[in-house]
Amino acid sequence: MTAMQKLERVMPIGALAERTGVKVETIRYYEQVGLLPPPERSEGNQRRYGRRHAERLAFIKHARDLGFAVDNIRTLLRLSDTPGIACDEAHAISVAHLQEVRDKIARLRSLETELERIATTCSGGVAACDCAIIEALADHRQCSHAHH
Amino acid sequence: MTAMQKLERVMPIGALAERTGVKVETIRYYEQVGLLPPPERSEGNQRRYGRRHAERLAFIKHARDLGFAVDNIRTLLRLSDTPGIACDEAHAISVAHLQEVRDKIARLRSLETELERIATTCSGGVAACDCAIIEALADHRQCSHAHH
DNA sequence: TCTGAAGCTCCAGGAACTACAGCTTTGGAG
DNA sequence: CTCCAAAGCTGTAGTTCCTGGAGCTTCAGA
Repeated sequence: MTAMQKLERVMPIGALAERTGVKVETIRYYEQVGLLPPPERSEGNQRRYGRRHAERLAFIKHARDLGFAVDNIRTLLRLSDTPGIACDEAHAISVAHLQEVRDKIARLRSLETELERIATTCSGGVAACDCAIIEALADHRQCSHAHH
Repeated sequence: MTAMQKLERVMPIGALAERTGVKVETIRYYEQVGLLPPPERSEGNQRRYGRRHAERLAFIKHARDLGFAVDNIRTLLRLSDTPGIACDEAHAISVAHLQEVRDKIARLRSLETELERIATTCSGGVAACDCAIIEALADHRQCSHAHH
């Protein structure tokens, strides 16, 4: 049993990268900016990661995939380290981020409309148009003013 | 008439900024990266812009507002300088960009779903949850796998 | 023991600005 | 005409989140 616990397999950075889908350089970057704690080193100064590091990195990756900013992830990690009181703040961060995402979607949708209009004005045919797309860009008055 | 043409009013960078809604620093940046041609200078070496510059900058701003990359704008500007053959390439750029925007919307929508789920799991109440949000981030298996 | 892959540090770049420091020019008021 | 604050100038560094390279060292398997 004591031996078992000692057996917690340890891995170099490349293995961690492969396992989590985070690039080697990015892992080192996360360490540098304080998202991932510095791991033990081998005699030859190479990083050696254990299961706790893998879990933490998975958390980070998941949050990044969801679009959380690194700074917010730092906070979420701190919260996850201090169980109990975490909830409120984590909830606030998530809700704020959800709102950001929704705003971004709204903005992109209005761009989509505008681009659709511009891109289809001139179907990319021959010289005739001269060129509706470029004219649309040159003259904002043609817009439906969806974008600022 | 000759006098009239000479009267084309000329303005310093601040006026151009105000008129177009592009910040002073950004205008200088656009010059530096070759989007906006270097204007005449006053005796004291200050930039003096005319109507052509204002128009070109409006074009750039409009395209940026629509999310076109600076590199594509460079191309669009070149096309707008060589009338006639412009259409095909401009159309291609617009269509590609429209596709990018649509992809981005799709990705954000799947994030929105996931975040909604995560953010509402724990309503931010008291300590009871311990904390659903953080657990959701720690454990990807809870996801509906909409995101990679 | 040897060798090639993987690891190390440090630094530059990229996209599109933004901001500062430390100076000079401008243009209107007095 | 003189003053002075506001606006302009150049050059550099910072922002966010990585990514890639140079030039070196270590590791692990044959």
